[in-house]
Amino acid sequence: MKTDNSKIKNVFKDMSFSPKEISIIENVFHKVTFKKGDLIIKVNDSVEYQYYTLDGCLRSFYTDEEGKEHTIQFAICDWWISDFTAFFSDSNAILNIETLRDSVLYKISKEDRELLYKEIPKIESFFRLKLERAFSAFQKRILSNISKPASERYMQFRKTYTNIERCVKNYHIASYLGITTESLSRIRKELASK
Amino acid sequence: MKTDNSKIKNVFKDMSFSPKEISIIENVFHKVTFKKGDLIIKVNDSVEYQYYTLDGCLRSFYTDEEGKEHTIQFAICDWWISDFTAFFSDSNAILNIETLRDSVLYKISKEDRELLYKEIPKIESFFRLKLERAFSAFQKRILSNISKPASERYMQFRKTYTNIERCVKNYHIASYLGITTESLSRIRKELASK
DNA sequence: CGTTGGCTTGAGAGGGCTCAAGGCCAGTGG
DNA sequence: CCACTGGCCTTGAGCCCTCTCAAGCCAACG
Repeated sequence: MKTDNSKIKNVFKDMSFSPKEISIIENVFHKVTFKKGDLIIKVNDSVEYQYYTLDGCLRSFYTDEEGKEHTIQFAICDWWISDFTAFFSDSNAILNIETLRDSVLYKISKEDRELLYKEIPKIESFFRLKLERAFSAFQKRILSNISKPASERYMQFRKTYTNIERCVKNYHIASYLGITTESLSRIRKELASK
Repeated sequence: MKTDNSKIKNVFKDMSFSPKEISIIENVFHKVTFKKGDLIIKVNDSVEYQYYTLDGCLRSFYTDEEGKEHTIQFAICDWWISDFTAFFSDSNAILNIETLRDSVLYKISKEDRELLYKEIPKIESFFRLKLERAFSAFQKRILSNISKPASERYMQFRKTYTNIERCVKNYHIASYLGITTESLSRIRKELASK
């Protein structure tokens, strides 16, 4: 069974592959589609896959003891998403991942990723680079969480993630920045008045 | 020129190597010692190395526009430290790294790490695993930054990093948690009264 | 045209900040 | 052996940012 993988080359867009390699890749990436509002990973699920976003918008979030949601990550076109902590450590999901609009994803399983590493070693470097960048991005976020007021974090978010801002609700952004929707609303009002 | 690498096996402590592999490893790890208070990486340096802590205590920190320091990471025995953002992306350091006590480290250069990957492939998996764990730890820290009050973050820090707490000053911990020394002091008082 | 979801606004409370002062060592030199 | 010093931690007072809780607004939609 073969899914339509016509856009599979987007996943590794700066890399070139032999026909044989492409067929290997096509065999491990599977296209999946979701409706807006679907939970593609739920807390406590085992996490078999990581997902590449071909189209749509998603978020991963943590729900705390009081039922409040805290957004870890957004994903739009060309971003990867999963509960990576669970995915990496073979433990159960601590995050939920929901689609914020109808979305088309490629999924690849942990085992198939290892297989890819063996068959096409440069793909291991590719994923390592992705991880290194994600690590740096997280560090930057920690830094701004502990050193900058909410208004600056919001401005930085707008600048850095303009495309994402267009797809998501303000309360999603608030839960990403670690503030309430009310506070975000007041910050926006303040910024607009300048 | 050969440094004393008698404890090199600690670095990869659950792995086993052939004599030939050990000699490869010994050739790329170099022991370096620092006095308390030394800056082993300074802002704007090019970052050639990552460091394995054999003994001692270090911290990496960011200094903001107002001159305030924000601790990103501590390192004691068996931890790795560097300005990884700079190290990974071949850019200049945005962090300082200082020794909080006399310290003995192994350093390995970026090039030598690549070389190791080629010669001993399982070491690439080893470093990938380290990076995955560090990524998860950062995610956890982001989560607690945006969802928990300082007192809880402090308690969590004490529980998780008991060994580190013993080596560092309270104002280092405060700068790691993202609060002032005064606030930390009050939190400690509060906790002690229970 | 009422309901619902998302955003805004207001009032009051609280956690953490700033600034300023004081206390407690450990180390050092007379 | 003691006074002094500097580094570190604590305490206090006042303020500000963000939170909570509550209400109101508006556009979309069945």
